[in-house]
Amino acid sequence: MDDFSPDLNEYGVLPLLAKTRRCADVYINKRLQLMGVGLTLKQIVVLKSLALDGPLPQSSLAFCTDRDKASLARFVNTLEKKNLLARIPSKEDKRVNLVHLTASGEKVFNEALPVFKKIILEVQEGISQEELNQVSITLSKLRSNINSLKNSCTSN
Amino acid sequence: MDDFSPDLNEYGVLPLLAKTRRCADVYINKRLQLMGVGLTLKQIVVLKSLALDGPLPQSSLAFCTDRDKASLARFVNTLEKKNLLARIPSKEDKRVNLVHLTASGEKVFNEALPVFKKIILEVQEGISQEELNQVSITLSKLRSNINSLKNSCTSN
DNA sequence: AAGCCTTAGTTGCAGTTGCAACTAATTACG
DNA sequence: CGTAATTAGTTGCAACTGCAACTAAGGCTT
Repeated sequence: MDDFSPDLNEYGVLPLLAKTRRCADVYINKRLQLMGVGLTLKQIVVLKSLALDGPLPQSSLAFCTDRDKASLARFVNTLEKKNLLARIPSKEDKRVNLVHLTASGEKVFNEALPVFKKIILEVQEGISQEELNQVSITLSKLRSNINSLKNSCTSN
Repeated sequence: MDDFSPDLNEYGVLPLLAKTRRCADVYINKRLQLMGVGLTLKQIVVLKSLALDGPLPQSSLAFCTDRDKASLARFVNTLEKKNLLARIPSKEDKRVNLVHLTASGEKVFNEALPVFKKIILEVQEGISQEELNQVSITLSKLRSNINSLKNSCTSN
């Protein structure tokens, strides 16, 4: 059974993108669970942002993961219930919640990290750094195109 | 506001993949709706498969879109309610439903197609065919890696 | 032919998503 | 100043997703 013609010229890369992402997402989450990591791919990505860039407002997290603010708020809820992160009301701006890693969150993240990296290496086996960089560049262009188009729509 | 470091070496392309896909998905669906096309990106992709490769069993559709069979069944339900496609029980194998486009489905799809292609061109503006092909190749490698890993897991 | 294993599809379920509508706080402008 | 517009976050809602459990049908081994 094969792929039913990628047909890049006509339909673009988006179908393949969706397919690959779904495939990778399901596999990696299953694998993480199997290895005893109590985090999903998405959770790891967000925890990473928080670990690297300190406490961040929810709006920043929503922006940098391209996710609806409502969705992100609920995402934070579930990790908050697990005591992996917490909201601190900002003193400069009373509307803002600064999201930060708890001690427990940091611990869980640091334990998850090597396992996660190992899985990523497996999955990207045989794909050169060059290729990965190229994909990264092209996808960024795509995103940047879409964001310009979005803005030009709303401003009309 | 920027991107919080892509960090390809450590975390792989998957986070960017997810982000880009979500971004593209939302934008394109919004745009399709705005242009009066009564179909979403995913729906167009499935209708395309059916238009090109004739009636297909649900299992094939699930496989070629890397989607759970349950999810696909319900997906077919909604398009069936809209009279865009229909299930015909296969005569060779009584378990199988062959999914095929209805006349109305074909019509809607053919009307949607030029609009969709136009949107794709906009979104991929400034990205060379070369680059798109490269992305396609790399993502296919990824998927193929994952599928091998999946199989080697279940066989253990 | 009988029993076991696999495969196609459906249904219940819990979790996640985006959108719209809302509140509260902040900023811009007259 | 004070009113209008913007921004951060929450909640209700409908839609979608994958998983597990199930039924029905087909294939395989003996």
